[in-house]
Amino acid sequence: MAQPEHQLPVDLFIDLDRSGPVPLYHQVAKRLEQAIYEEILPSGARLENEVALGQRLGISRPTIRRAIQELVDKGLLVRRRGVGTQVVHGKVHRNVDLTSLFEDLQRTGQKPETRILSAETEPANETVVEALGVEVGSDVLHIKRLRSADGAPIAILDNILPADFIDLEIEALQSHALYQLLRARGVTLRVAKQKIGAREATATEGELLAVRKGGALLTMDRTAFDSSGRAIEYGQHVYRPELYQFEITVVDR
Amino acid sequence: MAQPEHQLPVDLFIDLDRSGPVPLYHQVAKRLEQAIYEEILPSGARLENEVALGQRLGISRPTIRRAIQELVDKGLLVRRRGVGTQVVHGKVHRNVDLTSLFEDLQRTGQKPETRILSAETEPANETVVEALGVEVGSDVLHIKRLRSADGAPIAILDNILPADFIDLEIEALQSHALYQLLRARGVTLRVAKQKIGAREATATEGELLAVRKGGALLTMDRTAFDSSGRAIEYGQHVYRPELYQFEITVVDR
DNA sequence: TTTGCGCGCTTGTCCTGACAATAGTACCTA
DNA sequence: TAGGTACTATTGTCAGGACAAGCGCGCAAA
Repeated sequence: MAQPEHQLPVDLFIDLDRSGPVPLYHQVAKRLEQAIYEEILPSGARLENEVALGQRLGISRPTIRRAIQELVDKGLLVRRRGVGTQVVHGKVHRNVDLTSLFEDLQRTGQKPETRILSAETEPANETVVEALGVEVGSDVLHIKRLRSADGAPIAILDNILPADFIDLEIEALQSHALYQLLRARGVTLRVAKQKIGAREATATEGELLAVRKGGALLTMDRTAFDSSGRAIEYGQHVYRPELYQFEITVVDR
Repeated sequence: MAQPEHQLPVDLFIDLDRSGPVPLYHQVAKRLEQAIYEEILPSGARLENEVALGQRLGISRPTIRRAIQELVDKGLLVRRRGVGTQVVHGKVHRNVDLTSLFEDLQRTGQKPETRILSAETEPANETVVEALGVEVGSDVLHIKRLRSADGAPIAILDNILPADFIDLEIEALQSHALYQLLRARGVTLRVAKQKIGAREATATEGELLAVRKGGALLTMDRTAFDSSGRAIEYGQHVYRPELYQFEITVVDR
């Protein structure tokens, strides 16, 4: 019944770069992940124990543990005290993370296009004040975009940013993701809080997304924060459900 | 501009139980979380540095770090090297985790009710074979339930479990969550992979959920795995979007 | 045959210590 | 005044070690 232990070839770990900027534990995690995807470590396989693995690779146990933890958090591995660490059965799928729809589409080989519907500076309404934590009535940048891939409209993106971004180059949004522009300005998003739901399409939305009025739409509201904890972006997005879904891996700790 | 450092009262940490079964780092994390919710640590506040905090509490730095990490993963704190750790601005909300809808409703003070629509043993179809990793044509338990809260129907839950669960007490499902029953059998779910989408209601679904045919529904497909990585449950759920949404916090690491 | 006990294996927790990398600030200089 | 440089504070990474706790298996006893 118990799966046999899998001895990983040392080759997988030879060129670990101890001086470079990439942390050791992350290098190890990446190699393990690769081994899982290539089924060198097949579904259900048991890993060598942490101590042995560490010794064989010349790496301390905390570092090995942290590498393994990274994959546990991704839902690729499962640990049991007294037993060992095993590869989770079943297909893996990519997770919701802090990349945008734009980058999502790029990665899956589709060609994302963006049409800017409007971009205006306006006073913040109550919802925005609540979400971004800005002053009541202060100016915010309000951008509406239509995102398509391979010619088919996928989503309407409605984004609001605080006053210091009113000088954002709107034209650049046609070929770049909003998050890419923010990164270029030195802003890195670290935390996002999202609500995912559904509702029926309005007439305008139906027209833009080529869906009949009243058809089902997937919705996502998000507030994103930078590394100092400040709210940077509030977005209300609607997606055509046949063309986009959210994939999430949940891990109990 | 920089937020003042917040000196936490030591009282918050006095009765840490070093001998009990609850890990120290988790006790510390809980106390910190409490302090954030009670706004003893207000939005944007800067924490004491890790070394000092550790010394004051008589706890080593790795333990303090792990406690803080727990809250970073929850989206409550943000760290910056060279700067410090700060409380994230903006309201916090609960996360999608490995609890079920039933427990969700209970926690928010609603009274969940379950009507069993059907519960049958049947051969696995292709989708199920793919999701659960069982043999083609082998028997599986197929349960359909209607979940309501305070009298209003919220969701249709369609669940499939492998053959070893065919002796599950169906009646118990009327007053307990599926996950509770599984736990009682010694099965602990550790990882779940979910897809969240939307679609239009069928006539049957509309009738059950008091929605018009064609109305928008929120959908969630999930495969859950136990601590040995084996697939335990495959579920296809549909929710009335006005009554249920998914809340997710995403953290970049 | 079944139950219970003990033992070894493996992960979980916690500690100490050291050095690296980064951000912000104060200061010095052109 | 402006710009760069050095310093300090703080988190990030990594090592090594010790003991605790849970799980499974074999063996002995009932």
